[in-house]
Amino acid sequence: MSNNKLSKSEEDYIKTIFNLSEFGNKQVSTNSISKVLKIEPASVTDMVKKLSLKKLIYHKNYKGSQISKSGIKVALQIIRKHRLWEVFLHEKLNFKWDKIHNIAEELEHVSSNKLIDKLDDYLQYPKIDPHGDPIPNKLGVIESNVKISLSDLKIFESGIVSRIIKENDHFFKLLKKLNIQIGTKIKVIEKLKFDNSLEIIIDNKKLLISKKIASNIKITKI
Amino acid sequence: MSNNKLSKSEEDYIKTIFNLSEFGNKQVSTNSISKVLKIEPASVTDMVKKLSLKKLIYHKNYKGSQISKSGIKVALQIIRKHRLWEVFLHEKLNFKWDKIHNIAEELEHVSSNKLIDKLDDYLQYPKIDPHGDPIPNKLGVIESNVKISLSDLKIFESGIVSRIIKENDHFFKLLKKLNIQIGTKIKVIEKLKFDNSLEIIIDNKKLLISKKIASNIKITKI
DNA sequence: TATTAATTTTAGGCAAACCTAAAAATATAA
DNA sequence: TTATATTTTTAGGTTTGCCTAAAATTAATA
Repeated sequence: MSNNKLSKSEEDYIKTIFNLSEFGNKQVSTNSISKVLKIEPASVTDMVKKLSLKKLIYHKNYKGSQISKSGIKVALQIIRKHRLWEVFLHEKLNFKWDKIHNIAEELEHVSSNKLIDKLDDYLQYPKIDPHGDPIPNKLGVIESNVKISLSDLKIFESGIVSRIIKENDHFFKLLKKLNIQIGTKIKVIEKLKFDNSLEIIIDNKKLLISKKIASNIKITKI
Repeated sequence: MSNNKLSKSEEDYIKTIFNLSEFGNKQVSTNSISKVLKIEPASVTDMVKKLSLKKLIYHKNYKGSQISKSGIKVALQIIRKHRLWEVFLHEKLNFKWDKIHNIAEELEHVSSNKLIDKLDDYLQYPKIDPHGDPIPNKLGVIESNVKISLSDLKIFESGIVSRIIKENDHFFKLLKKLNIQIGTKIKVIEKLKFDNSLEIIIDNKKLLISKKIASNIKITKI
């Protein structure tokens, strides 16, 4: 229902508010938006009022902001663009996964829907981006049971083990020792800069596993 | 030598001034810029003064603008981006050639140089874009002897016939009749909307040839 | 609960990039 | 060459998206 094209700034705000809101359920404080976007709270208030007039969010003075249905719709399309461009940068242009975010941040504001649909087609409708985040489809729907590598989980994210890639006895024995099997719930609490090892929690016990181990375990995000 | 990143607007002005200047040789009037960009002359004056301060152009009141060395450098990089994106849109995403311009117009302002170099590599260093326009390389150098189809020449452009694609007697006879051979100078003066036929001039004589004939003749732009 | 601290908003300003209207300079035509 | 037309610039104004400083509100703590 939103008639006019949004500015780059407006899009950035909407995306940020959506990301902070946990799928639209939570109130988002002016300060938190300010911190993410590195824009002073007073300016955030201005914009939040503007977005409220456009019905993309609900805002009451001193009470924070909540994203609306149409706001979510807009946010999902921006996120879709961002993540599709990330796939392109990573898979086609061979950018390292840690270099793609900033470039995608610019590309996501290119407006043509035709472009993004053709890109989607060209990339063969990927379901997740190189960081393991799911890509909303044309309609904004995020497929929920997407499997990703445990190594692609981000800090403080959790998942259920759904598949073991490497199929050899050595690896199976190792997993048994670690108490990891299909259905096990795993939470990542740290990623070591040193060698990308993951610190994870299983049954309230912390343990450390190498990147290689983690990348051979597929999980479903929860 | 230019320290700061240019805004989208500044880039649009520089590109326009470059395009109107015939490779930096001609003075460009405020009005002509105004017409291309569809921005009022008064606003053009503002921007022209600003670009002049940044030494991207030379401007004297009431005397028009001339693009500087560094301005040309900037312009060529923008044009490089534009045309590389056009190749991508056409070749990889299968956009029709007449749909790509507007999208490339947005993409050309994405700032990462790394991005454009990787794109260039991915596209295997194309020399011309889908419209037949040459693509400057990383250093801004335009390879001069690029061969394109006669059908890709634009109105009022000229070229020298350098190759005949279709090699059969029928076609050779036709060309002989039309006085076209390797080395012949041809100028395009009209492209018919009706069936894309080209009106061309050879030896001061006007004649009409079909799109199909034209696309089987390669020329070197002059 | 009263005071202090933190958050959020209001008020007033600024720069970028546009605008209109009017003045100045240049070009064209009588 | 003078009058008229066109081009360009100046002057002043607007909108967008940001800023700082101060006021208002809400939250935390003594």
